[in-house]
Amino acid sequence: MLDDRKQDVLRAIVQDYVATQEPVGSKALADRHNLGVSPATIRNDMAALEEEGYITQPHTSAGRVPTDKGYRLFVDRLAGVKPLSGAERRAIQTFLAGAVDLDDVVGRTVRLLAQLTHQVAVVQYPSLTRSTIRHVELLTLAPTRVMLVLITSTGRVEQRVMDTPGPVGENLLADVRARLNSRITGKRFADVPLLIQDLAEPFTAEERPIVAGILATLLDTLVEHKEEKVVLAGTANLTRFGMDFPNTIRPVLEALEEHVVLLRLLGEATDPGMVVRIGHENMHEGLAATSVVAVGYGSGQETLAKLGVLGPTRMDYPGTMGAVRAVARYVGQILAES
Amino acid sequence: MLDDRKQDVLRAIVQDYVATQEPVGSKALADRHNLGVSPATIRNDMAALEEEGYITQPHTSAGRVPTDKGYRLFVDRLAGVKPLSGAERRAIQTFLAGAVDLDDVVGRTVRLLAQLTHQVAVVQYPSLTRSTIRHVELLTLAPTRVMLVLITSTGRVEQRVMDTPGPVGENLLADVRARLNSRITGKRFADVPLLIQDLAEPFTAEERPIVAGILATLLDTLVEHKEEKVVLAGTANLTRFGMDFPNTIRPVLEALEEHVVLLRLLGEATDPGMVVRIGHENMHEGLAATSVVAVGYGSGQETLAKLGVLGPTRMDYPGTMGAVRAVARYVGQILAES
DNA sequence: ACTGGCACTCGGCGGGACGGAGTGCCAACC
DNA sequence: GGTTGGCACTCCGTCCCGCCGAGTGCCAGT
Repeated sequence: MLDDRKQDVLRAIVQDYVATQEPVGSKALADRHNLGVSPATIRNDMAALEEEGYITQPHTSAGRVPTDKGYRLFVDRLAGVKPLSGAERRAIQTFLAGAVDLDDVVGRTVRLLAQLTHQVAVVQYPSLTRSTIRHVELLTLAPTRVMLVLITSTGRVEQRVMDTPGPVGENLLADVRARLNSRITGKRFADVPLLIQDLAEPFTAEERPIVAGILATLLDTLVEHKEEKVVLAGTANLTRFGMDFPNTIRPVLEALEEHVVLLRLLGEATDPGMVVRIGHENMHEGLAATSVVAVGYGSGQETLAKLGVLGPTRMDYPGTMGAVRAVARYVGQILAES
Repeated sequence: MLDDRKQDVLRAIVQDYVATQEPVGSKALADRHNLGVSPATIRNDMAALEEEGYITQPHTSAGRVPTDKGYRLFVDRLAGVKPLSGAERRAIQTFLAGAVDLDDVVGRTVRLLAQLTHQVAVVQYPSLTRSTIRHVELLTLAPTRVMLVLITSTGRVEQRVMDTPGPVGENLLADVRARLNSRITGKRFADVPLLIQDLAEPFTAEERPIVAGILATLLDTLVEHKEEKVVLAGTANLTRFGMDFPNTIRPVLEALEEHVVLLRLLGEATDPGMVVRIGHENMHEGLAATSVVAVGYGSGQETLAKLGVLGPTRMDYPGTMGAVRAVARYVGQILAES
């Protein structure tokens, strides 16, 4: 294991490297942090740390740079989460409170997060699957064309247009609407299929295929949007750091275009547990030099969705984690209120 | 003015420069294009073209590069729009036809455009202001909380939650809903304020403030979303070209984050008229090296919104314009059908 | 009006020298 | 045994220089 001083040295290396973006040497360490020992001693410790795989040198006779393993230890044991200042918290709260609808909440959140962390922010829309149905609306656009609008407890609205096998009267539609709402309002998505399976039965032979079509579309909508929506902001921040451009930035931008990849990045984060995935831990070739800090958010006890940021492995972890956690909390509050 | 051969030379310069990304010299021109004259003659023409400001040399004794003015002439007079192949057209059509709702149409369109042009694609959502109202729905979430859902003729759905000054009965809500729909369904946004201004009058003294609140929220929604929504795709394509990275890409990414800027870029494009804005014509500092090709699209005669692409000034204008125009047409068709 | 020839200019590239930062090791010290 | 100062060594980044080639402008000739 690493004794206390070696851990101090590693911590100092990470901090300095994050601050300067340059390999850090023994002399600079001894100067900037008062570790109470000479550069020579630090050199010995650094050799040990390198032996264990926590740091590495870009080339012989250069300073040391943390490895993914080094950052991992730093995050897990050597640093905490840096809480935001009171002023920052208040700013977040008032900024988010100004939102008018769900789109606005999500949009503000992602921009806020990007600005706070100076990195790329990712926010997933509140999940449909875990939420409940608030209302179903049906309306005719044309004699054989019906629009279905689904409103969820998280404020999300889904729409779908369908063609019916025959003309639909207003009375029939009103009947279906009433039955549908009394059956499934307030129910969870997962329970809907069971609840409506016999809903077409009371109708006449001509009406039944129409009703069945409507039900099928409803079920379709529920399933379809399991694949979740995500939004991004702050891609310009990718250019902030001294990334060696074409090779580093390109694959990251490509990955960000793929919503599937983004969702996997947000990954297993849950409400209280923040996830930090460093470099290769992302299991994605183009993201070997980037880290992801993600956390779930929700209104109340449940995790509705996730949000996070993505930046170079050489990021300010404590600060970033603090910002991500704080934003997640306030979004949760806002959602709970609306 | 420029005689015919000088125009040919300019055209050849633009084509070669776009293809190779390198300054083009007189000898290369004489070789690749059979202009029927010697390099020396071409040199004279080039000197004249430079004199007039159509081309420039990065430094003495290098080849020539088109200026913004040169591209402008090229686009206006020297090149047409390159139509897509039949296979490409069919691919576009089937890809777009698979969309299930408006979000999906827009999402597919923007990805398609990015892929076709290998550039950054921008698509604006169909405008609210020019469309008509298809339906207004009201529903209670809590005794003093009402949700308003607005469905437009372009398939867009807007939602808004409001608190009412007092409890709202279902009967009252149904009454308001019915009156509202009979008054404004099928009407244009711009006409709504006039149409509903006296709608609260028939109600009792207790009801009136509630109804007034609902109407106010409705008007608010109409106004609020004048600022239009846009979506992006293909930012990774920015890295394709030999842009000198940090300085070129950074401001572009920053501009793309600002929806206001994006909307201004799409600018004055209308349905039949395609707009090409080259370099400085964008009137935006960071976009001095980028061009925008934009066009309006719509279902039928009216322009509902705009779409376009953004890329380096050294882009393949005929090809890009062809792709943009084709995609705009097919999106218009799809929207007209749904 | 066009062409061939020629001198000139300038950027890009490779090679070599130099300085500096940082290391590893060793002998001395507490 | 852990810590320290000293020292030789390594290697990168940078600067400088000279060369080469591409391309130009000009001029005299057709």
